[in-house]
Amino acid sequence: MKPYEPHVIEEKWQTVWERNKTFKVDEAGAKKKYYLLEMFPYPSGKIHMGHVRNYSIGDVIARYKRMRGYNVLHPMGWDAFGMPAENAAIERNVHPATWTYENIAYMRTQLKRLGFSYDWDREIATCDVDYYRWEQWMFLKMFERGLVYRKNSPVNYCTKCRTVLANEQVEGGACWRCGEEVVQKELTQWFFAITKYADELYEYCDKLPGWPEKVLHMQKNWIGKSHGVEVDFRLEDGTDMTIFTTRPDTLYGVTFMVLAPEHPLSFKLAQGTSQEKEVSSFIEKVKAQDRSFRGEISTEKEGVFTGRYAVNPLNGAKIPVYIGNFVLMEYGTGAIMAVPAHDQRDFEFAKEYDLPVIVTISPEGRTLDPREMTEAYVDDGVMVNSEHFNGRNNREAIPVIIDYLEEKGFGRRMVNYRLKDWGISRQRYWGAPIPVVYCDRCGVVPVPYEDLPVRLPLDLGVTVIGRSPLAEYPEFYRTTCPSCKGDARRETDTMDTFVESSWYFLKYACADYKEGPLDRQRVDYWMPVDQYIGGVEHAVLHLLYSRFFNRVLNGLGLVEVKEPFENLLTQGMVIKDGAKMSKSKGNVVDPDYLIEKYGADTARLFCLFASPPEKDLDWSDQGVEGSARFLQRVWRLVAEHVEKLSNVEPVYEPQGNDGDLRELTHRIHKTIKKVTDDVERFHLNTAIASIMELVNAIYRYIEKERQDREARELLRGAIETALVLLFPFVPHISSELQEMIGSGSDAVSNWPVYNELYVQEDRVTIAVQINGKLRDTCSVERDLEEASLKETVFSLEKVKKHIEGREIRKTIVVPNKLVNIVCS
RNA sequence: GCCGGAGUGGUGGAACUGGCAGACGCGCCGGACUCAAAAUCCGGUGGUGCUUGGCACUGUGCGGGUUCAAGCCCCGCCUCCGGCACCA
Repeated sequence: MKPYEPHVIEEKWQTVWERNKTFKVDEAGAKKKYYLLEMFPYPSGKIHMGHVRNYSIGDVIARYKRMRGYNVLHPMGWDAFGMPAENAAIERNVHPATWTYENIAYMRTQLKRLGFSYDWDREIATCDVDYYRWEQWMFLKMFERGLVYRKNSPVNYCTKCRTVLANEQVEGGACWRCGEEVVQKELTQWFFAITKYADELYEYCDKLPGWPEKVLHMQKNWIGKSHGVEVDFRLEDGTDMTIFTTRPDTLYGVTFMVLAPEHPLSFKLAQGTSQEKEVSSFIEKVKAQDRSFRGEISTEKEGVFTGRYAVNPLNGAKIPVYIGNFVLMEYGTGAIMAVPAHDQRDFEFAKEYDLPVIVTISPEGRTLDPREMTEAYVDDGVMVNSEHFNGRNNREAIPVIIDYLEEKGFGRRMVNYRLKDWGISRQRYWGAPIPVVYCDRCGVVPVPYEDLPVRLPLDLGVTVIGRSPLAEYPEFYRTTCPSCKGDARRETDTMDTFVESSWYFLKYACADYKEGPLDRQRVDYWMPVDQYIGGVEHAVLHLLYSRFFNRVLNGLGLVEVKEPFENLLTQGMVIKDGAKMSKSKGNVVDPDYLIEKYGADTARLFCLFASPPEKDLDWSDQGVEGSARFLQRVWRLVAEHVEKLSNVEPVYEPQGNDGDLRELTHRIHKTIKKVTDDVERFHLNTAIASIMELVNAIYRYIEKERQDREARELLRGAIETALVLLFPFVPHISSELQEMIGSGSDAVSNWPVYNELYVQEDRVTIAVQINGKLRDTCSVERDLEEASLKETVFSLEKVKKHIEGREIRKTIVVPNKLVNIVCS
């Protein structure tokens, strides 16, 4: 028997695919398109098991869809800008570009060794000037449309990475990349106006049925849409103080107002009152506090009276105005109405400063006494102390009250979002330069389109820590103003690398296009991405940014679709010894080692078989052994019986009534159906399990040592079926064995079809229950009519024994499945 | 605190729409082959009890409920994971 040598056959088939350009696609032809995309990797040096898993899942789907006759776009590229390149430069004195391209070269060979079916002709690296030049073009277009702007504001800053982070890139007060605590810094930065799309991004969550609920929830949560009303409270001097509330049903319970310390009115109000000094020192104190400290829910509520009063527009009540540390300037109007009876924060503040509590919502069946309340009553109830709204259910009253406010001109409906604009400036070198020039005379001047690209200079040594190296490099920043031709300075910050990943999926559609940012025709042919696969960690990062960016590009007429990703699969992490694989935990399994020891097919098979894609995968060395053993078993199945198979044609639907043949035939068709259904819904682990069952059945069949031609023909049919079904999972061994028995494998359009006639078994096993308890089973012919079935069941010895002397109340029959006898 | 998701053998995980719980794999036990071992092949494997080639009871985080029938549906909890969190 020819031995199974994974490395030999894997290299062989990879060469065949490469030479034949098997996976190259174009936009011609009548086949239906299918765009399958996996999140592209950062070229960190080597791929890790998470990549192997992600790309193995994707490759199964890509190969499967190809076999089903689709024109499949399955591209790969590199998210190539980013900080590790700079760190490597500083640590090892290699240029970020050198480091990056060397990593790409190595990782490309790794991916090729795993046999993934990419169209390598469409490979892109985002650090190529031919890529980022168009990103700069898009930036300028956005600038023209007011979708990118510059402002001075407190921003998140990671002291370890020495750069700014967007809100989405801060996780629990720490940097998403390095885990260092994030501090606040006042800086002038460029922002993308993602909030202009907040509503669309929120509402379209409901139009993405192909996304996991979890991710949609996270996005909605992040955008944080809340419906409410802006109400104008008038100050004594006649100026309006506008607040936002979602609870206008509690307006009659307002007993004080609170401004954020940063609110423009805060200091102004106190000016000239006896409170002036106290107010200014309070504001100074809060400003000095760390923002993350202020954001702590446990931080005690503190405030100070401004000495001024406002008037409740509904009932004319005179209400003191405070400044408080718990009010955020960034949300709503930076001012709130406080209803201590029905809001816990307001309640705590009122207790601290001895402010009155007025109940306006009464729970069913009891009366609230403000003097005895120990916490706010935040649930629903009946309105009281609310003039003509009394007696109404508070929830139902909300729209009525809002109508009333609008009618009287006291306020207006308003929707508020938690989402903030996306800060994209990074004080780093290895990124796409922001195409802007600062001129003392003309101010901020965008680089003219004809001057693009603004090239990232590659001839400087990256050694500087703390500032962007570009800011230390006059050859880059010294320039002339495009407008007045005088001396000017370039922007030295680069763009957040999440900008590159926000449109790379569009570039794949027309990777070789040079005349403009995107070839609309080809982009519209391929978009949207039919299936996107990646880690859930990007639920509110990359996936939200990409939805936003795609919308911007849609607005610029570069792409037809509004949503880039039709279906999303978020695969779980690879876990070992109860923790995510990481260098610091020392529990990393190196894909190179795995391929070396077992081959690519085993590595792929284990990743796919050990758990369903969405779940975390628990690493198990023994599990890997098991996968290798199965492939050996498949190999032997064919290699040991080559002679027996080579001189017969495969048969899938044998004639006649031979029991052995009928059983195997049933198995073949059942397996095709099961694997097809399972792959369609990404149950790849159970798809593999059922192929294993087929292989086991073939072994049992072989043991019968049938030598007749019919039996051999069916054996060949069964083996070919198993091999073809295995192809998307383990393509190398499948191709080799198919070739060995002389059946052609073109990797395209040859997914097997099943015949429903053979999917059903001739005889079925009926579960026999008495009062719901399983007492016996019996085998009957399929679709046996109910009367005969009952007759058979009641004649069973065990049934007779159990029902003896008991009264039969009814008998439930589920055809081909079960009979349940209900008796006393 | 709010919003999601998940709890099944020794273990990774199956069970599509309420219909034989534990497919498939790993591990373990027994057997075959072998001088022996490895590899391979075959058989067994949720728990408890018994009059032990069989039979009974029990069993999907806990407590109730609906149903002829519940891992799956409903109500009330517990635990773990994830997201948001002074967002008005």
